[in-house]
Amino acid sequence: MTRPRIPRQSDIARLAGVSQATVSMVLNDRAADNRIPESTQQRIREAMAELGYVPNIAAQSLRGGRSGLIGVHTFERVFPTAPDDYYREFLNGIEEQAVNSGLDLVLFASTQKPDGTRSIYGSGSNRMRLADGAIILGFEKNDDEIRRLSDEGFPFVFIGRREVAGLDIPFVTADYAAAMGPVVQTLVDAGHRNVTYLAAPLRALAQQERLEGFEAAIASAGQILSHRVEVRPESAVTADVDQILSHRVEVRPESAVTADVDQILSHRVEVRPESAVTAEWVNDVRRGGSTAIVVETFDLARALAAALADAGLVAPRDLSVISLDADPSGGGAFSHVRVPRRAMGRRAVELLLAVIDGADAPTLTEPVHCEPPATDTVGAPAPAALASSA
Amino acid sequence: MTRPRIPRQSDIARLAGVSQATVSMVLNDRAADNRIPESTQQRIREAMAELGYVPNIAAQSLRGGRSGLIGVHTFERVFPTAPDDYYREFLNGIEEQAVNSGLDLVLFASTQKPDGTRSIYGSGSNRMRLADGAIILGFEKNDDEIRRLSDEGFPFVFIGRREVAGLDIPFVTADYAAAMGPVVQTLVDAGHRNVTYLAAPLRALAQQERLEGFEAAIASAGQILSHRVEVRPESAVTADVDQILSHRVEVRPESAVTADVDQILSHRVEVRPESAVTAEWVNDVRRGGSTAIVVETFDLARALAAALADAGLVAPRDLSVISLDADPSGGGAFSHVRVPRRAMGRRAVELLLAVIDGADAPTLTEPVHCEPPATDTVGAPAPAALASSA
DNA sequence: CTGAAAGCGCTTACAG
DNA sequence: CTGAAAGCGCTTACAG
Repeated sequence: MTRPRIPRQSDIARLAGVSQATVSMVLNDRAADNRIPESTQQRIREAMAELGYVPNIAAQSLRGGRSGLIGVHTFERVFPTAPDDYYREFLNGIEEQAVNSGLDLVLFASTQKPDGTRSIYGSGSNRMRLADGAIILGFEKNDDEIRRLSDEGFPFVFIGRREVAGLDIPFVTADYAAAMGPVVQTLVDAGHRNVTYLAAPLRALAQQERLEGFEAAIASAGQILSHRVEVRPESAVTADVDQILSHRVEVRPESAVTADVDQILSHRVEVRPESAVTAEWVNDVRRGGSTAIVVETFDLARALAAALADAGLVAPRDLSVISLDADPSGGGAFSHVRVPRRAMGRRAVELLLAVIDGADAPTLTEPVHCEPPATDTVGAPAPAALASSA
Repeated sequence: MTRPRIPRQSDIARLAGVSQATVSMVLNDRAADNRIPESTQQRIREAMAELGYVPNIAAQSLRGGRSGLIGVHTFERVFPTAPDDYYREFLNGIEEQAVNSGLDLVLFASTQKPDGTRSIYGSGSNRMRLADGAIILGFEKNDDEIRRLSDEGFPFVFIGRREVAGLDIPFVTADYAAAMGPVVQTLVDAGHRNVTYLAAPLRALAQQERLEGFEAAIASAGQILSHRVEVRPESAVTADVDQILSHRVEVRPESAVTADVDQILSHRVEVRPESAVTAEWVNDVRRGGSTAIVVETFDLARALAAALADAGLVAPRDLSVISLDADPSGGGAFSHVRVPRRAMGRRAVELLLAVIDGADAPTLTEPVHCEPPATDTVGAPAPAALASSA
């Protein structure tokens, strides 16, 4: 089967008896500007239909500059292997907004290096420039690459707060700090005065925001509250993260613990292994006087749910729990704050489009609102946790 | 911040003191053919690195070269909203192989029309031509668009068997028919003689293959087996699907049912509403003499698991069950055949690459092997199902 | 009102 | 061994 040649503007022009440029005008609705008579336009449109004309995108974007392609770059796989992937909802939102804006998405798979990590310049050249701009996701720190990208003037935005010294990086983030207000208020209103904050190892600035927001909320709640901060490290912790971590440890030193109970605010940072969210740990928390747990991530929440079950405890009867993130599976055992990932994905596309159009990016960075938690697993403080579960 | 101009080949040429054409040669590994001395090549490569040169894809593909872009087109959303999405594993495989081949992926979101459906030509132009070729996924029948794509000579492959009259469409499929052998053998070996095949509404040719493979396997098992085929329609059933359905009904008419039990092979097609996989239905199946159920899809399997629980039944104690598809969540209540979606995704990229290179596509179409089921939920036939559960 | 022409950045014969 | 030139299909001033 010989491949029939694809019609181009000049074919239409010939058929309609006009010049190729005129065809282009009609096609781009510039006909009015150039006062092309309706009858001519009609003839051209008929010719287009007859020949099944379709513009050649490559030519259009070569000529016009824009490719209509938005890049998506992650420093990890784009398509999640696990069904409960963290990125999924972001990508949903990105796709949604891309559809709205008539844009296509390029997933940069070619940027993956042999060792499995992804690097923008690893292959020597920045394939990203193929797109009009890019949305970057992921925890990995790649300051050098980000800086270079920025130096090149390539438009990009981050999902998740990103800070690189000397650069104004546009990013989309959720208003984590503000979301902590209702969380704390909910607990305080229910009568809790001693709350444990169970945190994942620090990988992202958002986590710091949450924790600081939590602490600020407690302070402004003006209640006599004591809370412990549990940080659960993973083997994935990098040197950079450790710095953040030790910074936090410094701010809230272990020595502050003793005076704990009677202070208005006190903190405690514990570093424990991943498997440390156990029935025993939960019992320890209760024995320590906490009547509620605020759990940072959905996977920690899962571990906590299992630990509660193991300990024969039920929320909120024995312990109130609020998760700061919904379980992507749609289930999730606890009342939770909803991080608006979908909306963040959509916003990232909008922001990127603005950046591409030369907008002053950082002024557009406004956090997306988080929905406050339901109160299903928040109740009155359980009477003093007496027994061990052994 | 003024955006620095993006370097092009002529910039490199100037810096390296050669002509722009020479840069192009080196870039495309045509240097050897043209006996460009290594020293010159070196100089050019250094200049490219210094300027951070990246080819302009639009220009390359306008010129007729490759863009290194593989399109992915679905007639539905690409990024699944539900965590247990059917496409996910295909996409995993596609991404995996794209990485291996140093290709990037374009997700055609711009093809979505206002009504939410996606159409290649709906927006007037075939944006797909931006990519070197495309992988198409999805159930939707779009014969006209497929035909047009083919007429244009655009390279594409399908995941899932696709047949359009007069066209040789390359597709990747799993060897469903062959997979049915072990399924039937497993059941027969365990002593089952009466099996119900619970099918989803027919949307894809693969389903037909499975069912026919199942029947062929039963025939060749040479056992006295009777089985019923249950077809569960959804509201999504289209006119086309109905045709397939009624075809099947015709082949296995209701009237063949009565002589059922003593015949070597008999069939029964039942059309029932979606919610029909209930405890009551399971009991009916057992009362009807079936000691095993072969369930076609993971969502039907979920419904069946719930129905069994409702009926207070346990597999394989009361009923043996084999699912013909693994649950994407990774769980799944029953022994199942593993449809090798990941491998199919990988294969699709390989096949597409071959098609782009002008290979004779259909000869490459060889089904991917399915892993046989485990036997956890297959046991000896339960003693005659006596009581109802009411 | 319409057409001729330049040029987007590349690749590929072709001519030296 | 290297360069000049054509041309991929388009858009956009610009000149009539």
